[in-house]
Amino acid sequence: MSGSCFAERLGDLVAITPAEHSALERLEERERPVRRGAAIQRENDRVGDLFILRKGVMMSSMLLDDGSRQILRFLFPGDMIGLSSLAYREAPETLTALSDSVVCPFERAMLSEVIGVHPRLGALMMVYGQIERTALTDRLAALGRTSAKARVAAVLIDMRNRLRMMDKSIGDTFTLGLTQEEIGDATGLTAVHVNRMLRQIEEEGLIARSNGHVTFINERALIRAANYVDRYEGLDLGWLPSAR
Amino acid sequence: MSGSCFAERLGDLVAITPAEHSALERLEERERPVRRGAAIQRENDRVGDLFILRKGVMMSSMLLDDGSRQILRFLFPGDMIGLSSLAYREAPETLTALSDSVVCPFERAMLSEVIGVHPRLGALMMVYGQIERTALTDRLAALGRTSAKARVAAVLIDMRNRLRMMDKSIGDTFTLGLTQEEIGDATGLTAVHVNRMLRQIEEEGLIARSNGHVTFINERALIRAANYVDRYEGLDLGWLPSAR
DNA sequence: CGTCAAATTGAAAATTATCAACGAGAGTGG
DNA sequence: CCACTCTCGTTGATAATTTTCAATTTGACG
Repeated sequence: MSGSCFAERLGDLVAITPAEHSALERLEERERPVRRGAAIQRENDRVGDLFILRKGVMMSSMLLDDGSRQILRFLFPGDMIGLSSLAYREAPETLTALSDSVVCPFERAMLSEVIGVHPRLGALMMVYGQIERTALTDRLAALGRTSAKARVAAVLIDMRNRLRMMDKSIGDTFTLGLTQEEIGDATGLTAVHVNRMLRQIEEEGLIARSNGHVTFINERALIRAANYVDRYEGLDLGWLPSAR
Repeated sequence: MSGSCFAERLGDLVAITPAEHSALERLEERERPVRRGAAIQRENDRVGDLFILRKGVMMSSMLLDDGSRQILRFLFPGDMIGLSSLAYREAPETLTALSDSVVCPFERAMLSEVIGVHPRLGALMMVYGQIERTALTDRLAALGRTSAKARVAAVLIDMRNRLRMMDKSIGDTFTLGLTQEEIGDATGLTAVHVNRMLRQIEEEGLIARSNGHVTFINERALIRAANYVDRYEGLDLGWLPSAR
């Protein structure tokens, strides 16, 4: 074993030196499989390791006390997850596998070791944190100010784009891998209404569906309907100190 | 001038060495007043400096293309703001003063300098970032899964708690400093509905209102109505390397 | 074939938005 | 000091969106 998912992710942002790369590899020395449906961290449990997701799709969610669930974020290979362990004694969020997955657990102290030796990686992780933050604020604005249809469309686009990042062969057709209830928990809607919105989006000719697969028929219109902003253009990391 | 708002904030989390403290002070060497209503960063404008808010209350918001606005976060003294400049060429969010304020602008490169000399501060800023992130996810869950009344109540509680952090003399009565339209933009509601929810919360005996002041009459019930979770208990930074 | 989760549909109810109007208070210029 | 204007808060009536409830239907799988 030699690669580092997380280093690859950061490497998409800026050039990584071999020394930095091998420091990041230390975060992925251990591997742990997670079966579909299983949780590696549960809300209110004492926090433990952080993780790097190596394989599969997972989600981060919170339960409200009326029993409803809010999905905060879908997680893909190369994501560093469970970072809330850095600040809290008990986890504020649950981390669950949506498909059979593999995570690499590592201790919190390992992170400060890495930053201690390679401060530039600390700065880079702050950048990574801001990208994550902006994804959250986009979702916040979507929940607060866009229609049910737009929110459902946004989930479709976001899922396709992120799946494509890990598998370049994905084009306009992909496997969503979410139940309508899960889409509802991500968008703040009921499963019933998600169903109606999907149907409406389909009837308008923006997508086609067949047994779990979604095909974008009119991507431009879908993006418009979703109010979608692509944050992956427009990155600028020129201020980072150059690699040494 | 000698203090550092941001160092004070971090100092609430963990002990800061004098050397670290003076490094943080460099981030607050310049001061700039901002009048109520003025913006120090506008969505889609080329990003510039980062800021530390020294005085006043500000907000971070996004505009949607139908003209509606989502307030992402209220900002208080000691907050480091505009961090999205670390990752993007154009700002994803607007930063506006809600009251006459004072900010300390500093360059992005300054941040990597500080982290380079004091890696432990880099780790500490990641912790700070996770606290911010959790505040956002709590709001996300509130928008997605709680009633209008709960969301309005949550704004009241959050505002009171954060105002009290900068002014210990604040008890159950405080000046909200927000219009009902602003509360609506924060909660994803219309100003009209915010008005009705405030009235309802008042009629139920949870709060009292008089010209801009709010008084908590039954805080326990208000917290229950809001689904409020206090994240300031439960912090744990034991994993950080000790100060040297 | 039987079972179970997930998807689908219709009808009714609840929540929230929209529209339209009015009132109170703060500042402004004459 | 007095209109005048403007923003903000308030209220009622109505409309739109979304949820809830209650069945079915479909598809995967043992």
